[in-house]
Amino acid sequence: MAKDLNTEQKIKEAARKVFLKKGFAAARTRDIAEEAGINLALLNYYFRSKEKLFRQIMEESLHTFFSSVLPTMSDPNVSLRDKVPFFVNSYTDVLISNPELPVFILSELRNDPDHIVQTLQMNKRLNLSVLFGQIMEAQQKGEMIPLQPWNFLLNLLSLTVFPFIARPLIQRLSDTNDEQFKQLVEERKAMIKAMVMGYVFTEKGKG
Amino acid sequence: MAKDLNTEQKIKEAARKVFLKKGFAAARTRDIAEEAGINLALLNYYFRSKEKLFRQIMEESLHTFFSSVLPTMSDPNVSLRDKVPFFVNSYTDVLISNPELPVFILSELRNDPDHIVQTLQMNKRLNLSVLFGQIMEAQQKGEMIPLQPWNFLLNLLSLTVFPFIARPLIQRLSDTNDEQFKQLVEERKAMIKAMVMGYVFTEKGKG
DNA sequence: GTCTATAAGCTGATAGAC
DNA sequence: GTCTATCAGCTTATAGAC
Repeated sequence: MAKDLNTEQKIKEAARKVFLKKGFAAARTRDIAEEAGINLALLNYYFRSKEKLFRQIMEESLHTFFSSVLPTMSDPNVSLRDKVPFFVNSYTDVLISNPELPVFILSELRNDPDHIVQTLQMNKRLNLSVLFGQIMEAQQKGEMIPLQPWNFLLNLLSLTVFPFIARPLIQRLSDTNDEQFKQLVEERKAMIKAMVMGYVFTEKGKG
Repeated sequence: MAKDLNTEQKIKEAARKVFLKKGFAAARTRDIAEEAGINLALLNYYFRSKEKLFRQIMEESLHTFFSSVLPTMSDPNVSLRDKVPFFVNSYTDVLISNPELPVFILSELRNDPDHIVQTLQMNKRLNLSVLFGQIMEAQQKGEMIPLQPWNFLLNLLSLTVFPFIARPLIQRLSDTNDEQFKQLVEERKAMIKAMVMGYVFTEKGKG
């Protein structure tokens, strides 16, 4: 810390670090103040309360987590077959850079789902109707096997995100370091694309 | 509450409910006592401290989460091709009955990974060497494509567990009820088996 | 804007009566 | 074993000096 950031930025950066590591309930404002190298009173001066500070961090985290891929996924001019590799490559890279994001978001989702869902929906980028429309269209043309559109999206999300959620378990049980974990998820990129596309697209859809 | 359980059992059942819903840090011993219909002092009388009570709940949760499938997965007499459908069917059913378990375990994994890993390793059922040995053997025989054994296991876990982690998000965004969510994951059973096996097994391996 | 000092309330845990 | 009453410590937030 103590870079050439103004006080507000220092507090926010410290808050992000502490909240992402511990979650809202276990994080203490004292930890954040200390991490930022400022006094506890300043935190309330700038952000009014712990909860208001937390919400700002959460909203920015959601933005990082979703806005890197959602615009393209919602673009009707990008074909379904092009969306799959784009999603897997982009998302894996975002998660390599922000490995704590999934657990942070998904565990706070349990405590205050409404805040997260509302933030997502205000962020207009979330428009699943285009993607789901493409899926149903491909199914009508016989290019894709019948399955619920949500299950298509869930397959992509599951295979890409889950390893980052289980990361502490994986690394300890397999006794591997961060570099080896990165290799593991890099290997997954090609695998996920092949698995998802190989399963859902019919011969006609592949041609 | 207030069934014909003894006091210790009542406290444990209440603790499980509160801890799984809120996590360790956000749960208050007062909540647990109230939920159990007993006085706060009794909680300490039976379990000494909040943390000791929590650890018991976590250890039992890990047992539920893992011991339903691990013995079979570690059984050398069950073939790899039989393990896949067994895993997907059993695990999905366990999760339908205990939908809060994955978020609980995976979010506490962030706070105290050592406790969880140690508990798992003491629980002798966790023996991945058999499964990984079968994978490498199948690869040598040309029945399975080359991939890191962990990625095979991760595919199964991801596709099966992740929907339960993202459940609050899925149900709100798709505006569906619990029954419809159950239908979604039931549809996934056959899909996951087909996807995982279709991808990893070669023609030789399928025959 | 930034600090020190402190208020106000909550939380885990215990003492002691029954 | 179970209760009421209470303590000691911590946590968020604010008052007020500089």
